[in-house]
Amino acid sequence: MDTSTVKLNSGEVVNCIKVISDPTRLLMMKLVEKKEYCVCQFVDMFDISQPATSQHLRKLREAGLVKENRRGQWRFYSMNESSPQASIVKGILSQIDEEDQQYLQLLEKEALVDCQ
Amino acid sequence: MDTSTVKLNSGEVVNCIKVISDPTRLLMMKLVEKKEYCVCQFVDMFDISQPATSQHLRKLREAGLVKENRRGQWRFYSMNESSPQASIVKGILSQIDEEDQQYLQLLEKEALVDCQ
DNA sequence: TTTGAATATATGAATTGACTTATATAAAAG
DNA sequence: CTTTTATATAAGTCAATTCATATATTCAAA
Repeated sequence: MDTSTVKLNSGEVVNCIKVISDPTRLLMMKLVEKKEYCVCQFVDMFDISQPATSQHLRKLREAGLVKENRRGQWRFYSMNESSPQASIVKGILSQIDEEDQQYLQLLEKEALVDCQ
Repeated sequence: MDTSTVKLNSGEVVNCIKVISDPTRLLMMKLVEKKEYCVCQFVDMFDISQPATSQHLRKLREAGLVKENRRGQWRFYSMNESSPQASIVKGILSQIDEEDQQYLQLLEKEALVDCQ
C-alpha cells in the first residue's frame, strides 16, 4: 500500500496529531520508528510510572499508530507502517532534530537497559 | 529562508502540533494557507462566538503560526511562512483531503460573507 | 498449581483546555 | 466628543487529559 497518497479528512488528522502532541508519546513514536521496544524498556527510559507508560501506549495503539507484538510475557511495540496515518506521523517525526537533547538522553538510557 | 531544512527540538514540535490539534484551529490554518482572512469572516464561517474565535487566533498567533495584519478596524490573519514551524504545519495540512466535507462547508460559507 | 514478573485496567486528584458571558480597547463615523 | 463596529481580554464553568496508587490479568517458571 502506498501510504504517501492517502488523504485523511480533517477530523482524522486532528485525532492523529492530538495523540502525538504529548512529549512522551511523540518521543515514543520517534523511537518505534526505528525499532521495536518492549514496555519495560519504556518504563526504564522515561521518568514515569509503569501504568502511565501503559496508558500512553494504549493511546498510540488505539489510534492505530503502533502495533503490538507479544513474545512470552513481553509486549513489543513498533510503528504501524500500514496505517493511513503513518505518513503524517513520519512527516512530523522527520522535523525533529536528530540531535534533540531529550531524544539523545533516551537513547543513552536505552543502552543501559537490558530487556529479557 | 529555506524552511525545509529547519529542524526543531521535540518540545517545539509538541507545542506546534498541540496548537493545531483542534478541529477549529486546524481548519483555520488550512484556510490561511491559501489567503488572508479577517476575524469577522471566521466568526461567520465557524459556528463559535467572537471571543472563542479571537482566543483560537491568539493561540495560533502566540505559537507564531499566523501573522496579523491591521487595516482600519479589521485584523487580517495569514499563515506565517517564515516561522520555523511553517514546514511542519504545511506538511500536516497537505495530508488533509481537499474534498474534506468540513473544509468544503467553510468555503461555501465564506462565499456568503462579505467583509468590509 | 502456586509464585513472580510483565503489563493492563480502574479510580480519583490535579491540571489543562475550550467555551460562554461580561467588559475593555481601538479605530472609524457621525 | 460621542457612538458604533471590530476585536481582545477577563473570569468562571464544564469537560478532557495526565498522572499516581491500587488492583487485575497473563504468562512462565518453579
